[in-house]
Amino acid sequence: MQPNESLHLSVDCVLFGYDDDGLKVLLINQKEDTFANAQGRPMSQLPGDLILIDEGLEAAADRVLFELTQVNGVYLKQFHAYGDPDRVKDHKDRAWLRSVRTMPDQRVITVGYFGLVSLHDHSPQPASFAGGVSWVDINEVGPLAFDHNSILNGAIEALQTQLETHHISFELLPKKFTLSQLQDLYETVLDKKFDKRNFRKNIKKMSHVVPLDEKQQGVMHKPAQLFSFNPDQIENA
Amino acid sequence: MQPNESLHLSVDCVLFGYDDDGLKVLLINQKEDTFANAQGRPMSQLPGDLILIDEGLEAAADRVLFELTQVNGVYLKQFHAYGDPDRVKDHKDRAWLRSVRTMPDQRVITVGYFGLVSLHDHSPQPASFAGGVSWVDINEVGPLAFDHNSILNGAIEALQTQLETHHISFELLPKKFTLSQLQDLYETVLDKKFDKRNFRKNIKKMSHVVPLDEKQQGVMHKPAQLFSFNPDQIENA
DNA sequence: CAAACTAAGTGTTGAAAATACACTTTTATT
DNA sequence: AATAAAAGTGTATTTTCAACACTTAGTTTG
Repeated sequence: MQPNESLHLSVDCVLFGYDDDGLKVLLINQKEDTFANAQGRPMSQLPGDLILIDEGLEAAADRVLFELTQVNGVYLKQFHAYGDPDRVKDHKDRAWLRSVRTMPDQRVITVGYFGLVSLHDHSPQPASFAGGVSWVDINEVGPLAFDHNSILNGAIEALQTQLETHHISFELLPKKFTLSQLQDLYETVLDKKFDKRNFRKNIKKMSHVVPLDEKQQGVMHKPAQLFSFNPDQIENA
Repeated sequence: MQPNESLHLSVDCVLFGYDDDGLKVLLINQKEDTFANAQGRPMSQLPGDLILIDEGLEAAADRVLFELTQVNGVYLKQFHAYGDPDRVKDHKDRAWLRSVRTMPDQRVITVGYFGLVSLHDHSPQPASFAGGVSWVDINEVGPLAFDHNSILNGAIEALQTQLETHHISFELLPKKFTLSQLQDLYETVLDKKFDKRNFRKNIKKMSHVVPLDEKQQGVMHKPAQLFSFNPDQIENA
């Protein structure tokens, strides 16, 4: 029973964003000049960093996401811890680690958090030391640093499960939305089609989806009725 | 972005066991004489310990469970990480920690694993340095050390979800079982009643539950047909 | 201002799944 | 032979799910 000296813990955040164009994930790019004298190439990765010594896990996730992307006030939910001893030891990741960590060879266990936002409500900005921040379509994510591809897959599964069981879609749409937008969201996240009439029947059973006295404007077809979640919090024209 | 020096990581195992008498959880007792010169009192806790520096999380869970209870070969599934900075700082837990840890004041984050066994298939034995090991009825668990009561609750929820979605009951019964035993297991774990005929109809749909050419013996009523899971692996009289 | 375009919106029917419910059978015991 | 105790079994009803096509409201174009 020896102490595990010098073992590190991080959080990684998988932030999903949705707009008419599909489901995106927020990635950061490792800074180019970090690699000036190294043999590595900059890669994309999930926003994540070590936790502070007296900080809770949720607090760390909130802080790290904010520090790296300026995104704030998002509800993040833990979904899995990743602890393969070699998860940060891959050759491709060493150069970058050496540049940003005081102890680049230490083992790092990470706890994954995922969150949901409407793309319109947040404008991520890179941290000063980061190379860039971008929303990447979920189907166009290339190879990521470390084991971040499998973390991302774990997050997608968690998102799908939660959408089906807890109907957490309200984080992913603007305050006022049409039922077609809601259906499109479900179809995108769960990757399957729904029948329009049956879908609407089901939505009508959900008491937290309420119709507004307002219609869509500026579209060249019959304007749709607007809906919102949780009437109390929305100011109703 | 400072390194989180001297932060520790542990695993805690919630092992569920089932017999005719109900659902149990495996707890260990802190050793009495550990408290000889201290002001603490021995408490029960989940089997858990620090992970080794180059050990995977699953491997650590397997090892820790075996070292503390001699229980081996159980499939353990991760369900949640607990990282409150104060989770091991409670007064009641300090005396014990001082006695078993070289660095008793360090923060410890823990990853919870749960598993399932048939009570008949395992005979836990305490480790030399532990005070005892026992199966405790899930409804009679008293106050545990640290935050182990909330870890246990998290595990129960995970168990219920998994039983409903993945039908993992086969870990919890002897190799040959009756449908009444299976129903009782579902009722115990999910804490609700099922109709006998409807329950049996549903079981018949599950291809991994197969009838044996064998009946219950020595009961003073109509003997029940025995069933088993996964025909391939069971030698069929 | 009429015609054409576009997505919104709306009900019914049949199939499948879930629920509710009570008596007969088999063995061990006395 | 009678009794006790849990095993085992079928049907009718309700509820849920799945499939399916036309009309409506507003915008644009000629």
